[in-house]
Amino acid sequence: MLKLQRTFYEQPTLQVAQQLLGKYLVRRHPDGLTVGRIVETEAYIGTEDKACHASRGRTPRTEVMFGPPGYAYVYLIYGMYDCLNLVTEAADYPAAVLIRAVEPREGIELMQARRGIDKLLNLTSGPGKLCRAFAIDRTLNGGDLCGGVLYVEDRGEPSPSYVTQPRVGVDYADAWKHKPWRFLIRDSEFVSSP
DNA sequence: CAAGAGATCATCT
DNA sequence: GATGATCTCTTGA
Repeated sequence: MLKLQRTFYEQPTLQVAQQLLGKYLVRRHPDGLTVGRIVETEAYIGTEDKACHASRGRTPRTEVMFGPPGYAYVYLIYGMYDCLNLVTEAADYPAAVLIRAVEPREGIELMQARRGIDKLLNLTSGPGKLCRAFAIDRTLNGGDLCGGVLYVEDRGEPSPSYVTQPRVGVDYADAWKHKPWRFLIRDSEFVSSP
């Protein structure tokens, strides 16, 4: 039960994205604790990467990504869903890892109530779904991942075997859309569908 | 089961 | 004024 420290997030983003697999996302909230095993991530790296929000420069929204590692970047997509990213690499280098799916482990009833569904396989298998299940929204944007509200734990699980794929939903990103920067635990049933 | 549409709004042009 | 790092529901085979 070791909380990941800032030095973990300071590593190269692809390494962080891969090493987050099999770690545990923990959310402490007045309504209760929710925990999920991370099974799918995506890396967004630098101003060159056209799929990365930071490719359009330093703006109020992307400011967090340009900041120091170990903070949350939470943004609203399609006017209705929040997406959780963990900021990586040194300050002034914009990069982050999107948490795309987790396997529900603790606080499952709370997640089911927040999502309005029972089926475990559909509870947190997508970036928007898991944010809703974990009550993660933009009020957590810029929040410290080394604090007590939202963080990742290493529970001593050996590094799972994984596969890589092109990232989802970034067809507009020219050459970068082909980068195999999506990481999934091999054979996990809890990943997002495509 | 696959495909398509609609929901809905902060952000940047 | 256009556009998403998405999800759910409906339709039809």
